[in-house]
Amino acid sequence: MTMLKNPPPSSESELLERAQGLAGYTLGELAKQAGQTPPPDLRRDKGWVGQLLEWHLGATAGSQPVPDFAELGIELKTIPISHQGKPLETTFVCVAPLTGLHGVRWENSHIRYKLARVLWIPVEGEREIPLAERHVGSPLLWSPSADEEARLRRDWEELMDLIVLGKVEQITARHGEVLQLRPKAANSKVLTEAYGADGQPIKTLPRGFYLKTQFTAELLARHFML
DNA sequence: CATTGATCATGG
DNA sequence: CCATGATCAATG
Repeated sequence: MTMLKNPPPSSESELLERAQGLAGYTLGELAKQAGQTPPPDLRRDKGWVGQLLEWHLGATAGSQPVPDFAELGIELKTIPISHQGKPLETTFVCVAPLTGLHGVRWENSHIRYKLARVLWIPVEGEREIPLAERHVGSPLLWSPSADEEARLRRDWEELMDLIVLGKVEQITARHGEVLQLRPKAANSKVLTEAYGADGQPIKTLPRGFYLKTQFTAELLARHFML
């Protein structure tokens, strides 16, 4: 990408207005504006859509462990949706800590921080639609409601309890009502350290927290209702 | 057809 | 390896 990136928005309202300005455009149009060529599909470019919208919105790019809009404390998430407006995929939130868990509580958890304020941007995601022809939808600036946070917290605490007890390898994606713990790695050979059943260090797959589609569907639906 | 385990690219 | 951005694709 040789063109200059857009400047970061200086306020929440500016970010939201800029995001609303992207609604209705196709990814092909937005790619052209960014001086990019859309890949034929996302098989080898899974993060392409997210990075394209980051460029348009002036996100603080890079792989830093900070929100996309650090000054505003806002995280950007693109979400692939069906014709009916329902999410087609779970949403990755962050890597799950598997060691050094002393003193880690929901209140000071990385995941709570990441989900405190999220700019959701729905994008048509069905594979029948060529990537360049997929439309960007209306953005939603979201913070968890009291009920949503309570559900997230319950799942997080259940999962973290299992991790602390050395049962990480017994956790499946079925645990949790709204939050899942699943592998998050380049491949199944990547290993990281975790607690074993006897408190002994073991090597296991890195895991990430993901929001289930039913949960994100509710967020979007709540938005459509308003 | 939703779910779940596996995987792809990039930068530090 | 870990963080960022996620989707793929086999399976129940």
